[in-house]
Amino acid sequence: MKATIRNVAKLAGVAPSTVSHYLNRSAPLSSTTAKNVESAIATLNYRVNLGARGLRQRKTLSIGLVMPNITIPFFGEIASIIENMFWEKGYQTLLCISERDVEREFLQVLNLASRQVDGLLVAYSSEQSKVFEAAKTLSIPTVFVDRAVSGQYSIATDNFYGGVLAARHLYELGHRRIGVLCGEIEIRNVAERLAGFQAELAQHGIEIQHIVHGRQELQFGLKVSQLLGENGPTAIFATNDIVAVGAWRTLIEAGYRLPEDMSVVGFDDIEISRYLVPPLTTVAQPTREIGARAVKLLLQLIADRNGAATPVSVLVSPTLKIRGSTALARTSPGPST
Amino acid sequence: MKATIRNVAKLAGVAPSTVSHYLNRSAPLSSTTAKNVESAIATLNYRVNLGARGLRQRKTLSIGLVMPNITIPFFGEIASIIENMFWEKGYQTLLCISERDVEREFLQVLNLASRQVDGLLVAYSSEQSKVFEAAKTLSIPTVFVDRAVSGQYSIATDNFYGGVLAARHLYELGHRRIGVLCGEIEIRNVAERLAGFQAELAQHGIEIQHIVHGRQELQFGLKVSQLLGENGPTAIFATNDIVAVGAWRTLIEAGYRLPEDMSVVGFDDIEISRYLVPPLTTVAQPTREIGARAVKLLLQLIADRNGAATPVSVLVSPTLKIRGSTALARTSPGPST
DNA sequence: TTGAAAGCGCTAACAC
DNA sequence: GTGTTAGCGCTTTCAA
Repeated sequence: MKATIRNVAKLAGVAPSTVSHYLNRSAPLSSTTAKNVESAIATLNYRVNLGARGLRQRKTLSIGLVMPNITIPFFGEIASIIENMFWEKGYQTLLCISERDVEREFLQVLNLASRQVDGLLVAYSSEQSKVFEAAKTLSIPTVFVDRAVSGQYSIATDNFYGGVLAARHLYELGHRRIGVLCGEIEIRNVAERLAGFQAELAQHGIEIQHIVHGRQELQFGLKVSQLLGENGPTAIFATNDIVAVGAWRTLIEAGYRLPEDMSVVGFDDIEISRYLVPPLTTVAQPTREIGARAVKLLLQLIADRNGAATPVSVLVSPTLKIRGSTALARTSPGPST
Repeated sequence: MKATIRNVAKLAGVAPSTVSHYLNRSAPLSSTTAKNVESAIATLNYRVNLGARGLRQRKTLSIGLVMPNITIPFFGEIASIIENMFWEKGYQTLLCISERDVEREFLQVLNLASRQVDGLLVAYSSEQSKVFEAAKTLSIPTVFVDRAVSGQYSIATDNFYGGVLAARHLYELGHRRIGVLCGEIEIRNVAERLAGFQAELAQHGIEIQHIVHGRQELQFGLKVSQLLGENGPTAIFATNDIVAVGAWRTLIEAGYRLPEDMSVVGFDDIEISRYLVPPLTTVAQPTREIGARAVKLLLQLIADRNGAATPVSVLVSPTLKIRGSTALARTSPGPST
């Protein structure tokens, strides 16, 4: 005997709707019928089929989460926070990893829509993404995380301001010859970090001395060697912590002492940054707040689906964590051997 | 006009079942009707409701993934691999993070069952977990990952053997006074690593000189200081890399040179390990293989649901990555200041 | 307080 | 090739 609401009803000698009422407390039941239903449920080991319920109710208590990657600490943490908060609210998270593949990401959004998710949380993979239009035509509440999207709801770090913070810090320490390890400039967040950094330096009439471009990964940091040499920089800004860690490693191996011979500033504040020797000065992403705000906003959009409020892009300010990898500038650069 | 299969059929002037056949290629259609259906779908912007389909077909092309955490690199990678492989096969991953909460984990499994997932992948949180019975009574194909479970399908690292590898390596380098930073012994994997490590040392008549217990997190590694001192160990084994990184930090700060003054071996091979200075010698988890095997096995179990084959626990062997943090033992311990 | 009936959107026999 | 019909398991009027 399959555990369906019908069979439970049969066994309890009541109508299916009565069982439904019991399950949803949508009507008061006499204590005897309640008892009967209860025991019928127990003997059949009945559990509601949420698929069927969703079909009927037109809501699934599920949300779709699309991320480029979850092994990157920042995204992993965001995903974790989001799953946690939604679980608390009774929502199931459907995870999709786009691996920064525009096509795949698009298909994932369509698939999630087909699965009738009540809402969508998207960290899109590139400016060429096709999810923007998709999100609109699908008319399903969507919040973009980590990246600002004009004309859509989004919660993101104020990357420009983060760049400003990094630059200001180095400037105040007396650094004037500054190098940059810059990730993919096509990634809007990276471009903004750089822009903020440059803008702040420009305020003081300083230009970036030397800049190397590469991908936002550890390997790229090793290329810091290209910045070094005669009259090289006294400080380096990496557009994320992973890259900074790579740079840090190369510097140590090249005989630089940190921070005496070279100051290094990262961006993100991943866990490992705190535990390097010296610990890394970095611009900390407001990770928790981004996650929390995104969830709250989406929940709200789901609640008043009609409310055609105008989309807003929220920028959350990052903070500078001053740790051991930055110090007052020396006059002569390079290792002091 | 809502985009349902009925309306598409109406618009195309055919029966719903015809549209269904078109969608599923479950019957050949005349090219004209195919065209009509196609354009009707396009104008209505129709997309199949997978919830309804799932209800009818009694399969949802979705799987549940329960993990204690995804911000830990090892789990993050496993989750990532699993999501990827299932997506390729057309399955949607429903993610649940238990945060090592036994009760929560249990509810999550029940919830996933209610959502009619076709299969379940579980990295359970503790030996007290209630998911073992649940998995049985629910009669839904389940594979446990990362931890062996007798009487159930499981894919896990051979942690004991990993411990052996670490011990053998240190022994062969001449280390005789060896300290251990050991994570929660209640975690079976940790206990097994330690057991293997001890067993191998015992083969050579050596005992662990000193052992400190704590949690499997970076902070704990800082307690390596408790192992140091007069006649302290010349080598340290940490039951995971995160802990090793913490230890490594403390050692550097205490003036130890690695590996001359102290050899360090970790377990996991997380990304950062490669980029420490010196890079960490560690027992590498066969992460990819665990993920891939788990997916393959689950897919297979789903395919032949009837086949009451006997559950198997698969243990995949880890490998030793010898890097810069281990070297031949010196006679006198401590920093050689 | 309980039940009958309709239907969410889809597919699968089976008929034609 | 295509249509008719029934029904997956649930909720929700509405009536009693």
